[in-house]
Amino acid sequence: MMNVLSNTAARAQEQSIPLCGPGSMHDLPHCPPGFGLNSRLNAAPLLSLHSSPRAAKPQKELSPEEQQELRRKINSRERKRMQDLNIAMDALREVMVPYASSSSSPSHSHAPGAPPGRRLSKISTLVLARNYILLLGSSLQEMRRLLGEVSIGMGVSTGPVPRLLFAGGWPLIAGPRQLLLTHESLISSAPSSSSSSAALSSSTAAKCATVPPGPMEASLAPVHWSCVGATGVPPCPCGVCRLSRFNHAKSAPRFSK
DNA sequence: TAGGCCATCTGGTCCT
DNA sequence: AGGACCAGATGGCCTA
Repeated sequence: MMNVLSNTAARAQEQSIPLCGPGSMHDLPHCPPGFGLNSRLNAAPLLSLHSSPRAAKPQKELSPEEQQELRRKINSRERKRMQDLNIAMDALREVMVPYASSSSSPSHSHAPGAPPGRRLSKISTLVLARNYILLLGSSLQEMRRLLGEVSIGMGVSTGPVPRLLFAGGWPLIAGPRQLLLTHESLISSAPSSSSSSAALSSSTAAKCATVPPGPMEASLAPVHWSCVGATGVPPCPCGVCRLSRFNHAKSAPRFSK
């Protein structure tokens, strides 16, 4: 854990320092505009690809110094935004670290099989977090179902009697580490819903960016949680996230700040 | 050396 | 108008 976090911090600090070079252009006073390749090579294809109805903002009112200053300001904002995003990612990663550091297979770096001390990649963190959420959801659903059965069996009218919860004997999810269990052991210990099975395939899900789902994954039913997508919408075929399509077609409406 | 992951820059678009 | 967000491009670092 500390290892991972310190690595993260060290690397973040190391890479957050803007260097004068191809990776950072106008940001530093000693880096003249157009020093790197990005400012010229990137602009041309973008301008040709995105023929937006909006005309490009006229910049001829700005002097070169003002343009440079504006660029620095925008770059700084963007850097700050990405750093904040990384802080949030680290916080999420910290929750998922038990999963990352106790797996036995050291083969794949961005899969749960990452060796101890090596941090989860962003994509792995997100995939694992999603799977964990799905697993929790399925556990909750199963818990409710069993509570209903217990209530009926005892002749108790359905009411708010979550005694099992207070007894501390609920054998469901203890934490992300439980995702380490084998598929078989999870099938026997966790709810038997299809969504939980989907959530358990984190090993392949983490790899799904490059590897198409295997036969077992393909047989899994789509997740039925309303938070995942509109009902009736087929899951994303990309194999990476299996989210509903609408998430890809256009980003969801932004939350108000 | 190839591939994965990442930070950064950049221009466009959307939102307040 | 300014800021936030997004996605493409690029280059560096690291590992198998």
